[in-house]
Amino acid sequence: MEKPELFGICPYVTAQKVLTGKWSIYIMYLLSDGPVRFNELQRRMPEEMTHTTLSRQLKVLEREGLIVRKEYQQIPPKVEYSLSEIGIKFKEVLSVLEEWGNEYIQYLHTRKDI
Amino acid sequence: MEKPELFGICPYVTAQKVLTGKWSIYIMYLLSDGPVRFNELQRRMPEEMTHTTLSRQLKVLEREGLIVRKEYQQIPPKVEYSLSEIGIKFKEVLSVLEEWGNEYIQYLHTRKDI
DNA sequence: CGGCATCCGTAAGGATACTG
DNA sequence: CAGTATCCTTACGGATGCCG
Repeated sequence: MEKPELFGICPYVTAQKVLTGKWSIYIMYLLSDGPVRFNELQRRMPEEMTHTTLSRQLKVLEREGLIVRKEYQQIPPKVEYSLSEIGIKFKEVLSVLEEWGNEYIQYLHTRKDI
Repeated sequence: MEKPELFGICPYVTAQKVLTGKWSIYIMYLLSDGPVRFNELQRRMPEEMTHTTLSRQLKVLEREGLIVRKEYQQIPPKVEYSLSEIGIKFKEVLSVLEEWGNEYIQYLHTRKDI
């Protein structure tokens, strides 16, 4: 028999889908201190990436409801991205993730292999 | 100028890489209560998946040091997977992720679109 | 400045079959 | 029971170029 679709039911399955994007976590982190403009965001990303790629990632996060896109009607254009309400709640995850990430980095140093 | 490689330096970049696997979070969750055998793991996965796929995911997590594979030398074979030390620490992340995931699911219900 | 349309290459996941 | 080897397919990210 088929297993039921668990997206929107199981918190782990749901969270996993949101986090699979290659840059989602880092973008959320960059926005956690307040609104950031598009180009500024691109500059702060950990790897060089084309604006096309960043644009797509932002679109996904916006569609998922995690971030908010605010467009100022002016020339030259100005667009700011910030965390939505549910995005702000995600900051708790970021905090714990940061802590664990650092511990994991420590762990990596203790390994002889690889 | 080139940006430096941040894996193993930045906790977010590092954590992101670990979590990109399509099933990593859920596997970690399934193992968080103690060792689980291979087939049992497969049965409990949220979607039908071939053992080939599961096997690969487990291999990745094992190589990353998050889980431990214990093989009992017997016929028929018996293999148990469990969380490593750093994997156990990840349970804190799982806990916060679960909480947020549920809030996100609530949020999804409030949306009219999609 | 902040996009979108398009094309392309790669890596990851899935299906199938064989093994100790 | 718990894999590995192989092939196939798809989705995603990256590169390039055009636009308001």
